[in-house]
Amino acid sequence: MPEELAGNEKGAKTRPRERIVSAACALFRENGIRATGVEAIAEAADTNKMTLYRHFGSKDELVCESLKTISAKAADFWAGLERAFPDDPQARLDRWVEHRADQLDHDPCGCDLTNAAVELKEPDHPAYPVIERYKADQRRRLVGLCADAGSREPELLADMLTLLIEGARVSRCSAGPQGPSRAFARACRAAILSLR
Amino acid sequence: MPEELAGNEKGAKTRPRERIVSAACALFRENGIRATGVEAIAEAADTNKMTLYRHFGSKDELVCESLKTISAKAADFWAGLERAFPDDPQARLDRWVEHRADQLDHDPCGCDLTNAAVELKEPDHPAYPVIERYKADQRRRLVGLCADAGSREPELLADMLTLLIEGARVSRCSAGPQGPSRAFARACRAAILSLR
DNA sequence: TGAGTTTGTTACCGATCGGTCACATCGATG
DNA sequence: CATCGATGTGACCGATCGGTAACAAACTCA
Repeated sequence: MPEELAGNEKGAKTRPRERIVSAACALFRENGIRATGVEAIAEAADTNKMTLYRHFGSKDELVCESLKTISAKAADFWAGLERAFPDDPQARLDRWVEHRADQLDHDPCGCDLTNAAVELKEPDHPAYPVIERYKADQRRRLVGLCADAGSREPELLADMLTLLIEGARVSRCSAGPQGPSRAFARACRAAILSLR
Repeated sequence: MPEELAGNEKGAKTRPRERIVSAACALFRENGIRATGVEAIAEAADTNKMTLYRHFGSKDELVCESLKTISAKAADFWAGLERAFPDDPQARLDRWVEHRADQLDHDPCGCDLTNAAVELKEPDHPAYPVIERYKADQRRRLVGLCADAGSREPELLADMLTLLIEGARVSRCSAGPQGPSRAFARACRAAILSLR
């Protein structure tokens, strides 16, 4: 009977690969990508560097995989939104604002994809396509939602909301939780009203 | 006659300390803080590591000094704004938007202070007070400008404009120049109108 | 000119980084 | 039981990092 996996942090019931990705996501978010060593990731995943490199050819590859995993979770949110208010796009838009405001309160680190783009300045880093695809996807979905909600300028409204949430999340990092990010929800409501 | 400083990159007419700070600003902006080594900074400043460490006790100290220098330049912008339209706060606010939009077009890297806050996750890093002071100062000045321009809710408008510019600059990094950042100026005008 | 300060040069330190090696161990499946 | 693929272990590599020691050269200013 395997007693060594009784109550360890990462729950050794999953396979190493999944544990590595989830540990990488957490450490990248908390400490940044460059500041997180592969050794620390392996250790947090309750495995070792060799196993990490058997699954991922390089740290950059693991970075990409982590960002893809996070992207996938965002897709889940949109699916849940559609399921919660199948025929009320207005409510979906309100819920989007509410969810983003909650996220702002509970996650002090901002958007992992955005942070990765800020931190990884090499223009040919393999993470960039992942980031750009994610941002384009979020934009496309939000434009669709704004259109469904009956906005008179869905693209502009979606971009305004995007700028507000991106600004709020990053401003929370630089100006603190009492800074301009507190105006996020009110700003969204004003934007939605002005482009109804 | 000192012929060796004919046309070298950094213009060796200034003192090493100033050259080091300006080289550090440039390299931090282009490659990020953690990705920039002190050796590279010294070389770009046309000097050496030893001289760098005679002026700055550590890399972190140099980071702080660089961020302070950049903060000072922002103060110059506000002074120039006041000087250009001494008795027309409306025009000053319009000019603020215009200047920020220009900045968005010409500087692909976003705000150095914001980027530093995103990259430096250690909560006790000496750069944080510098960043927070800068952000608080910008906010205070913008609230004042919005109030002078006659907004009915100057704090809210200032925060909205802050979220829009922070979002636009960071979104330019992650979603590219064709992304939501293109809506920045229109979003600002809409915000200003809705809180006139 | 001379003294004192500021720079330049070079080599070096310990630590850490991403990444690889050979080899032992485990777990499932036949 | 035997086999084989997946995993664990620990040592190791070259490169780079932030930071320092020691000494030579240059500049400043009386």
